[in-house]
Amino acid sequence: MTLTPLQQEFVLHFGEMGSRWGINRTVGQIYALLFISSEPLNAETITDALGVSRSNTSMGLKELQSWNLVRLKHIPGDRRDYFTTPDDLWEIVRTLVAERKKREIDPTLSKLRELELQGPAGDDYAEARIAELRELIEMMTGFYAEMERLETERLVKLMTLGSKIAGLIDKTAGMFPTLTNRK
Amino acid sequence: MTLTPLQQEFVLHFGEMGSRWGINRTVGQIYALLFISSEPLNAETITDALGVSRSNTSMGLKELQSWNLVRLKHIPGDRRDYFTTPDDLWEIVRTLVAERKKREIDPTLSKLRELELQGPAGDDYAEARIAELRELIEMMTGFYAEMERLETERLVKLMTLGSKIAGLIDKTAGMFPTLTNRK
DNA sequence: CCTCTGTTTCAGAAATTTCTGAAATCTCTG
DNA sequence: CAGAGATTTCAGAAATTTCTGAAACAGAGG
Repeated sequence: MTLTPLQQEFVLHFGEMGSRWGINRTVGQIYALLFISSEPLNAETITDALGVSRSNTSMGLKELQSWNLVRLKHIPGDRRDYFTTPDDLWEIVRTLVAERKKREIDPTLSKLRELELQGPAGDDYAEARIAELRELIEMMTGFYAEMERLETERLVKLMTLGSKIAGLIDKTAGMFPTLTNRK
Repeated sequence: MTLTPLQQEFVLHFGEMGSRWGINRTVGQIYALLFISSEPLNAETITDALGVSRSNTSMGLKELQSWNLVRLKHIPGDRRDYFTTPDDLWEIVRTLVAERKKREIDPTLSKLRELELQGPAGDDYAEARIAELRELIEMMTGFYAEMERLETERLVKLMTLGSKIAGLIDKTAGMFPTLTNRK
């Protein structure tokens, strides 16, 4: 398969960005290719479109599957696996955020709790900072859990509210008086 | 300087997580150490607390400065540089998010716009997907810009609203009728 | 304009990550 | 259950990133 110049440039960009996103070049390229391809692709096609080794493609696809970022399709009469990305971009974003949270936040939250459980270590400052950090992460993951439950419709609405958000928050002052003076 | 077991474990954890966060082990450790130290530290102290080379510390501090994650302090009569992290965790989070956006999102947004400017490439599907992705990123960065402007007080309030958020969003339906039927 | 204290740079060493080709494994199908 | 097609595994090669020690640099006093 030969890529159009547009596809080519898109794929190469994702490859380059890969390292900043915590994935490697090949994984970034495979994902980009699947993302802009209207039809599902099999490993062989990906391999020759990207000019990498067959085994590298295999590992990349495995990695993407572990991230839940690709869907597996089958074509009747063909026993090869075909891969695509979800049509719905919001679904992709949700997956991405969920996986990053799992890999980048959760282990640290566990560690902080573990450290607190070990009890007073005679280092008040460090202990206080760790507790503060844990609380902040808990607040953020709690908010995230809330967002995750919202259907896309409402999420989009929230995101497009713009400068009305500040006022909206204030409106809740009467509803939840105990929150008003939160430090 | 010798670390307490608590400090030690915290620092090592941040070192290990570093690679997942897109920084290297030493940078993670330096940051962790500054974070849990009540007093500003100089490069020499950091070097021997972590057991790395002086030059490695220098590069790590430079990296952290490029992320705006550390503050420089000076002690009268001492010409060495002393480093700390901001006391306010929210400030740290804001910086972190801003920098990650700058490194991980903005370049891609630029690239997508650039690709669109190159005009029709006769690949309708890819073009549509790229446009859709750009729109989504624009929506999210727009929302982010809004959040960034909120003072911490309101941000905390929003994050602690919990399940009331969904209802709150709906309440705006009357206020902005044109948004109601957004696709 | 030395010298002393502290910092940065840089070339190469060490470690880690990524990639490949070959072999092993898996799984339909006749 | 043999064989063909497809995928995965794996050990080593290649590439990249991180780290170090030595040298260069900076600037405040004397």
